[in-house]
Amino acid sequence: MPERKPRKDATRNRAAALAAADTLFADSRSPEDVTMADIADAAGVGKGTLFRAFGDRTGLIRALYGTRLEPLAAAVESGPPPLGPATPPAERVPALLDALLCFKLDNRHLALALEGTGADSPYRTDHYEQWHTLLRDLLHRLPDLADPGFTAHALLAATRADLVEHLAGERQTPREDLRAQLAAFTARVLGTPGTTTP
Amino acid sequence: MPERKPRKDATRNRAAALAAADTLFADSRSPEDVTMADIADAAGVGKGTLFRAFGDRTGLIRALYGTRLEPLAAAVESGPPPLGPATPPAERVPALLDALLCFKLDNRHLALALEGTGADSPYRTDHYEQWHTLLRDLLHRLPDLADPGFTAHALLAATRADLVEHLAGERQTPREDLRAQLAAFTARVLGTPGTTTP
DNA sequence: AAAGATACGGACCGTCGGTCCGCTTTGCAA
DNA sequence: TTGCAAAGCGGACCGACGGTCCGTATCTTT
Repeated sequence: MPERKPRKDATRNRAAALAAADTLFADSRSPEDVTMADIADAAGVGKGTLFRAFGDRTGLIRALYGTRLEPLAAAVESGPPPLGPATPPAERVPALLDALLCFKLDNRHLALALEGTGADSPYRTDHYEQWHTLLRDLLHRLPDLADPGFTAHALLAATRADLVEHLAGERQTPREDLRAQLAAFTARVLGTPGTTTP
Repeated sequence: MPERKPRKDATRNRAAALAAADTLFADSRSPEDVTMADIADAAGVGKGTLFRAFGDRTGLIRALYGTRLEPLAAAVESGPPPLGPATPPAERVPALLDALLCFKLDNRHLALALEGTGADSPYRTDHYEQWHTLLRDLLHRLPDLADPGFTAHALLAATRADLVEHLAGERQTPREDLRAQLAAFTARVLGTPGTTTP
């Protein structure tokens, strides 16, 4: 019924905006000093077009984030182990967190932009909702876990964009160190004692 | 040598501003819709005065936060157990985190304002620095902890203002439930298996 | 080809953090 | 007490940003 397909210039402009925003965020020192006008300019597009396509700044950032996250989401939903659904929880949870950490390391500025969108709690995005639900269900299948819901939140909190930025960007912690630290922490929480760095 | 004492109207106005800001934040639905002009008005003071006294919005929020946090800080620095310095780490760490959680529950809007100040990473405040250092040193004295620095960050991340707001405000999780969940999580991380809710 | 729908784009608007500067208050000293 | 800097005041003012509006250009359909 409804659901008409968009005009072709619309899709072209949308793509241009996304691409422009991506490079602008990547090059910026802080997401805050990338303005909508900047993005519109860089994309060769009017500001109105941006807002028509994405609603508002948050919408644009979310769309961009979604695009970048897509491969990972696919790997999680229907990929091979250790990310895919065939993996047993005790192994999958650490793998998921590690993947998420790597993603945020590779997209620091973008993740920062998403989580720092001011009033909008990062907890209201459905990206977050999805990760949380997935993690909670996995944790639920693990023994001795008192509250999977809260534990999932707490584990995800350890990969918050601004924390990652603080450690990796400002304090220069090397990537592998960070991964090892998160892995150790995760193991601790899961009660998996033996695990060490690969 | 320098370090002259401020004039008395200055101190009076400063206090008025702090008080006004406090109630305004407490009554607001989101910290973002409390503007500097609002605060100035409510305090019966010019906007310029606000900026002279606190530098900028962030400065005001930090000052206010510091004021509110003072009692807790004192209790931690030189109070009786379980918060004070005489307490052994395994007992003190959970107590600290619980106290911090309670503080954020009691000052939700303020904490949200502080952590959500946009560009300024919450990790650059010296409030955070202090808590992190304290926690790290305590964890350092505990056995089997691979990386006290990261673990401290991760534990603190579990009490982030927006997470607390999400759980307590939006999803209506009762205070005691939250405290129990955090306690359980902390125990898990510390490797204290026996602990249950009081 | 013609018409109707859809999208474009940049001038425009309201708001907010922050600055500026002529005026008032305060505190010190004679 | 009176005089007089210096410190502080406050609100008009500014620049920037997110978001809107609407006359115009472009696409799609018949």
